[in-house]
Amino acid sequence: MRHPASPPPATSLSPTPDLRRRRKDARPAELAAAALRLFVDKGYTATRLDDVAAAAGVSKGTLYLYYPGKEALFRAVIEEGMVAALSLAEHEVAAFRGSTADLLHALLIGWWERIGGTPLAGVTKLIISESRNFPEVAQYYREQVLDRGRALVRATIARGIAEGEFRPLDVDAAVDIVIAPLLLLAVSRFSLPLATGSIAPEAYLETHFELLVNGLKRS
Amino acid sequence: MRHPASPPPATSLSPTPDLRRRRKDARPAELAAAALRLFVDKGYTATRLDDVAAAAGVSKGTLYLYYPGKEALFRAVIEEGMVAALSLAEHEVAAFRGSTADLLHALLIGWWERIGGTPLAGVTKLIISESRNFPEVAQYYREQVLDRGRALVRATIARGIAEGEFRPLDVDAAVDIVIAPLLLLAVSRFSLPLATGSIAPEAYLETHFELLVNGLKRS
DNA sequence: CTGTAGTGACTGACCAGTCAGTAATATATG
DNA sequence: CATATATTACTGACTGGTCAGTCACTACAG
Repeated sequence: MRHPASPPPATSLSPTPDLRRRRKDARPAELAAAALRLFVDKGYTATRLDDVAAAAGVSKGTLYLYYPGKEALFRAVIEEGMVAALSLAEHEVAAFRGSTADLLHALLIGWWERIGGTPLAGVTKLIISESRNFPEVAQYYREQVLDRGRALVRATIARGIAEGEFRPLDVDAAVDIVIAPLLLLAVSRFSLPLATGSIAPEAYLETHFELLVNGLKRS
Repeated sequence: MRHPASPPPATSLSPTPDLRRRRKDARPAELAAAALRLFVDKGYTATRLDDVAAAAGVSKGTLYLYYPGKEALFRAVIEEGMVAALSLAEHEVAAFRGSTADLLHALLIGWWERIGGTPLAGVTKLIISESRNFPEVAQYYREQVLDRGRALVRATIARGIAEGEFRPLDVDAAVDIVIAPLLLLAVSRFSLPLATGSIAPEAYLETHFELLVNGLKRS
């Protein structure tokens, strides 16, 4: 066959008005988005580049015009989006005026709105699954996402202790206790049976917050 | 080559005295243990059965004498060990006399000793990574491990509330908040960069416990 | 010499990566 | 403006390597 179907007809519904062909600038992001979905769903090794290309509406050859190989596509998927969300949160924390409990609450909600509730949450599962196979990517993620996120929570807890709102405790361990339910929530969205089977994410986060401030504050 | 090295000589150090050949009864467990290690480390799809067999000290043909295929090996890896640990915990909880806080503490420590600190913890990462590709296995794990573990924690929290030791709250959400740091700790052992980079698991669990009881108890 | 545990070369399917070719757009020419 | 030519985005058949699963065989045990 020459054409899959027909050259000009009904361009279906797509984000941009779309000319169906020749869209050099939009391709990389479309391919990365398709790859994220498939990598998270099936795993890196089990995902075929033919499927990624098809999901982005192009052929495999086109994929290789924009990415030199499968691993480069993986890197692009990880190194995208998350960092921007982090920078925003860092500014918000620095500018925040109010109780530390309110700041902690804002952090949890902000995480859900900008990461946990978006396709970006899938990156968490991807890193868990593949970090051993891609040590350099894992290190990048650790430095640029995890460490910065942890520093944010750490600063928040330290602020609460300094102002006498929270009682003194092992801050480093506490940071991970704060973060753990978030990561679990992110992962469970892409791994059916893990936790919060039926509970609404918002209620789950509220309970987490409530337990935290009660556990953190001076008695 | 006929033999990897030599037939009778120094059988290295292995659990059983070992006769090197003809050990029909020990093979399945050895193969499953080797498979767990490799599946957790590299992922299911990226693990070659040749490597699993070699790690268990046999050839690939032998693997097929004991398991009908790769997926059956995966099932065996998941459906083994975890359930026994759960039954034990269920009996301990039923027989426990003492404060609910102490019971919660015993649950956390018991989990670490029987699951979190053992190779069994890798099953958690495996389920996270592969549940989408094996829905039936995921459902088995959910019913036989997750739901029963969650019921255990749920009963503990309910006990605390009934006896006036804990304040009333959303029990279902609280259960997942209790479990989340455990799962994260298990996963981080096999996914380098996730959390508790340097913190000792015991200290981490103690902080978790301390935060929990402070957050749970009546103020 | 019979049964059973174990072997490893083989095969067929699958897939990452390639490349010669096709078709859409841009530019040059009469 | 029509037509030729150059450029660029895109395609999909093909290849080479990999690996799950098979099976004819070996060797040990009783």
